[in-house]
Amino acid sequence: MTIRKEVAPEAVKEKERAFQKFIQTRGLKTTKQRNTIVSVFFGLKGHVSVEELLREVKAVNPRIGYATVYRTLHLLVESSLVEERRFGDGLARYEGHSEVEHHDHMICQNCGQISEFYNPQLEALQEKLAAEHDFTIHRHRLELYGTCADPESCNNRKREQEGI
Amino acid sequence: MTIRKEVAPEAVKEKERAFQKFIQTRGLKTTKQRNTIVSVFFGLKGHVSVEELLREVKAVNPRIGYATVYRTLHLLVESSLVEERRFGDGLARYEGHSEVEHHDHMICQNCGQISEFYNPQLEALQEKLAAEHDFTIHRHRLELYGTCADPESCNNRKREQEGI
DNA sequence: ATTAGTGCAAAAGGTTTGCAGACCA
DNA sequence: TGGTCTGCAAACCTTTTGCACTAAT
Repeated sequence: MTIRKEVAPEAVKEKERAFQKFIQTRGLKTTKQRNTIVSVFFGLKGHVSVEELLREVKAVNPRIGYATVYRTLHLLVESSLVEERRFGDGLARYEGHSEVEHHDHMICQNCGQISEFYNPQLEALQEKLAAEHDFTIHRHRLELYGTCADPESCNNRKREQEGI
Repeated sequence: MTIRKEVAPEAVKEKERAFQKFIQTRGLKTTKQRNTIVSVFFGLKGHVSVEELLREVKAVNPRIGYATVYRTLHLLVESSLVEERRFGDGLARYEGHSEVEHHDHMICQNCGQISEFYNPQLEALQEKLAAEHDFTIHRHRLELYGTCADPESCNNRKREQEGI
């Protein structure tokens, strides 16, 4: 069932308010479904797939369907409250901005764990390289694929995943 | 029509031979279709989408269809002669190994140009960061999205693209 | 002769869209 | 009330697959 509500309620409330603001600015309407989806989304941690989100949303209101979840996610992305990511499994994942504004990802190909990291040197080096190629960076994406160095905890996570 | 045959014929021949070898090692069969697809593919430069490849292949033999192109591309990937990449537009692109073994990409969001670069410092830094996170890198992917610094040539390319 | 490969069309999997009815401003 | 939003199902797009037929070993 993988319910992972580990996010502080105040943080969720703040995101909800920000989304509300966006909705108003755009002249859109507040609806129960959007509220549900947004609050469930921000209550989840990490890199949420549409399927995961829908499952959790349906736990609150089973009548909400794919279409509304997709549509609301697009709004969240447009509002810049959420980023869409694709890690090569052909499936979009959505990530509410975390404490750290920008970050990169390490993806374990054994247990599936996704960790985030940020390194200023790395960013600086990229800027330098871009400049050398007469290029202006708007955004970038760095993903390291590999395996956790500690096989034990990694395999534990893997088993846990498979046991879902 | 974007026919971009700029690859030296000897280089293409070499790739064809390498693929032939792979086919034999695997106990697979040589076919006209595979030969056509492989030789057309390696004659194209850059990051080729399936659609582009199919178009060029059909120019040689119109009876070859999607399925065979996809199947042959999978073989090429398995043979390590080709890498599959996805740049977030939901479309797979295939890249024959160029001179430089590993490299990263800069993608211009205006003209669509994809340039490649490689920097050892960047690679080293990634290893260092991975080590700090108890992580072993198998492969990585770095993509810089932005715009060409020279607007003129960039816009020229853009117009060219749209004129297809 | 055997076994693998091809071409077609149908299926799959993720995502988007058209439309009638429901709901918010 | 009027226009937006929802839910459903159908459409879409890229990729894969089943199957009868063709071709390579």
